[in-house]
Amino acid sequence: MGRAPCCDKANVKKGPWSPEEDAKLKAYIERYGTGGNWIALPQKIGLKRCGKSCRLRWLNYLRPNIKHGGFSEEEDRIICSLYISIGSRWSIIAAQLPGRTDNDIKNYWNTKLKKKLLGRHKHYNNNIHRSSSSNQGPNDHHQYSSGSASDDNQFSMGLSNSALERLQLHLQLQSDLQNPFSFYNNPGLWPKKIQPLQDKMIQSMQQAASTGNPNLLIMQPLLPNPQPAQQDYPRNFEAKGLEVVDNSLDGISPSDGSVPFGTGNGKDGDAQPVSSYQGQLDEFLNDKTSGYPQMADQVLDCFRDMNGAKDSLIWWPSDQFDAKSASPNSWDSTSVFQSNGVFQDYELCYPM
DNA sequence: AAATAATCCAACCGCGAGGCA
DNA sequence: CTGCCTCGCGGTTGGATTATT
Repeated sequence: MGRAPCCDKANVKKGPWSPEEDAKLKAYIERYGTGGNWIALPQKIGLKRCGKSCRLRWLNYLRPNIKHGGFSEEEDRIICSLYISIGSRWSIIAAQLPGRTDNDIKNYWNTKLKKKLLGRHKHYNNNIHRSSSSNQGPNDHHQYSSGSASDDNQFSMGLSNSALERLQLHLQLQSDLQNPFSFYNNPGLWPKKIQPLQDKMIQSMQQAASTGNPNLLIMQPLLPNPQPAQQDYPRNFEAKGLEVVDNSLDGISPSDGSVPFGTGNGKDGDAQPVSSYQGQLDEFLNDKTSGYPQMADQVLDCFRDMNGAKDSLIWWPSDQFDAKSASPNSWDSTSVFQSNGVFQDYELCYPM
């Protein structure tokens, strides 16, 4: 027994929107707003469309100040950084890029940015790229599904493809860290949100040192050479009292079907020690059949650094990162990563 | 020039969360 | 508390377009 459909599928039009439909929807919403009910909207307007379809069309195309294509280098950097930090939380990433929609960013990532980035480490990622593309067209699917099953299996040892991609990108960033102009080495590019946390970080380190309580320590999981607290890199840190937490790899899913990071009881907001994932990581990294010894070695180095901190490591879901409130789709005041690289309050100023 | 493959991207789908009666 | 309903999100699809052979 499935869920009840949101609309009468037989009587709704699907597929591309016509200019007339666009005009109707745009005119109505600009004049009356959505009325807080997308499902009822198409009937009011006289559109034979599903409410969800109307919502999507408005959010992705008709809404004012929407930008399409022409992603800048700065936007590329932000998307990459956030993807590595929080994974495929496209709505959160979109919230940092004014005028961009989650769908646009998702498509851009899947079709261009990912390839551009991973292409820099081609010898590591050929198979990952194939097996992980969530945006395969029909042709892509048919081509890769027939002959690459064993290749795919090499990467299905408990780590999701998304997580593997992010690990790869971490490797990339390690080399970027050597670059004095990189995002990670330039505090001026970091979110303003991070900066007020620095004091708390320092406090927590001091307190951890004075009390000997490792739970108060700030962890530095993936940097090969941990930076001083003030040079911390721009992940989504959140201060909970004196705890400073990170969600850097919360997209890694256990192979046994248990709950991934940050979703201990199915609800985001839980914090889980990373140590429960060490087994599968070891299994993956030690597997000699993977055919990717170089990658394994480098990844292992990363996680050796993590091991030292794992007992004091708390993973925090990115929802704590203003996920809901920052959604551009809510048309609320949001925090936006401006082109100068600093979080700023952002108001769409659109009357609804 | 035609056929085929690869890529792009708008739109759809299903699920989880949250509000409300 | 429960169930219904809507919203918002991320994953996926498939037609259109572009590139390659």
